[in-house]
Amino acid sequence: MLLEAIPDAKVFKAADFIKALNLLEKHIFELLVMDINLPHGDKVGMVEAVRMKQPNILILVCSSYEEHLYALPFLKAGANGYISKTASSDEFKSAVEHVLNGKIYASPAVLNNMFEILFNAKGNDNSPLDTLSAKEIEIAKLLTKGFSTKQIGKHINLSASSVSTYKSKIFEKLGVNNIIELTTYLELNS
Amino acid sequence: MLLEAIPDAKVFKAADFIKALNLLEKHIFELLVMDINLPHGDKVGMVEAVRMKQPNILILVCSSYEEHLYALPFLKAGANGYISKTASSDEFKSAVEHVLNGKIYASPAVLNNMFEILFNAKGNDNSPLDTLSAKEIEIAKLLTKGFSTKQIGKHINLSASSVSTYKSKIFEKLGVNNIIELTTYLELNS
DNA sequence: TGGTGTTGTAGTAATAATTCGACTTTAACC
DNA sequence: GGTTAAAGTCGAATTATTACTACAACACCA
Repeated sequence: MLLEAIPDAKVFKAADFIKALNLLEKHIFELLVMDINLPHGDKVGMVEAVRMKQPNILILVCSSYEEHLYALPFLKAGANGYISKTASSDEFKSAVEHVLNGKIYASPAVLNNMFEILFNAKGNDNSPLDTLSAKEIEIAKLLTKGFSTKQIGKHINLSASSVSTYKSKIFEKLGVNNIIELTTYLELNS
Repeated sequence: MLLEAIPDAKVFKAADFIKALNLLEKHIFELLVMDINLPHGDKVGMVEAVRMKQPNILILVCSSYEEHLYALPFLKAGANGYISKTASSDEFKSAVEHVLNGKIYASPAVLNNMFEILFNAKGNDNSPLDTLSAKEIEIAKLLTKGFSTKQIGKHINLSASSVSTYKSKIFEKLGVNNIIELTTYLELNS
């Protein structure tokens, strides 16, 4: 509705990613506002796929995922902006303007974080995944498969308490709060 | 490799769903073997998308998800077969043969289950989701967002123990064993 | 060569989650 | 209207998980 209110704007809608791709084949667009909880299509890959079809399109990702966790992978994948679904109309308008003016839009926190990561990259290790030890990664993977602390302990011969310690470390390092977030995080940062 | 061993077979590979779709635009294929853990593209939607491009293609879904939980959605979406990634070469060959001969391939357990569901459908309710009460669905959704039993209890004014009871009921009804499976299940059976 | 940080490991106490049984309410069906 | 099944609720007992602490092993580096 906000977009349609813009004079001379032609707005198209697609109910899922496949339909969006079909539209992208037929018309050249200036801006794509994309909901990453769409039924079809995977998250970061969608940005790349769209870029492949239309290299110059502006992409504003709109998502209900927690920003501080998930904005970065999208921006890195080539999105021009990332806005939370819970944002106000004003924020949305501002995001659209930014993007249309060739700027990257994201919340200050996210931009800061991005800045830090880009400049902190002392050559290589910029992914928080790299900061996980081998064992932490192993346990993280088992966690995302749905195994319980106890099961993992049995599996790799550790006390449940040790597994739990690893788990907290992993959560802390990646900044996630529960297994769902961990799973999404690992999916996005494959 | 198994497919390439077939005389006269022309085998194409795609590293992700987008690339697969591109190939499907350029050539007509007899059989598509598709890995549903591909980086791009969502699960059940991929089957539908492929069918849209090539209505007569035979689709064999290959996945590491637990069969009894996840085969059905794919078959319902129009796949011609579902095989586990852990299957033996012989099983795989058999699956391919079945599918090429116009038969549906799935493990006996899955077929049975499918049979039951089709004939048990006393008119309408064939989705296990329908067997969840409104409150169970509400709690299931909150669970897939990563909320803890306690948090949910607070949120909807129930004792943690009641929430936990709902949780077990949900798990039991859907046949899942942990939150990860619940999430995947709900994703697939949107 | 000693300080400092990271990883790997658990025990213990506190907290959270599950199971189970009991009970009430609602719905459904001869 | 009585009977039964399902849904909804919780408390108490049990079990699982976490938070906190501690400590050994190793690496790094100054």
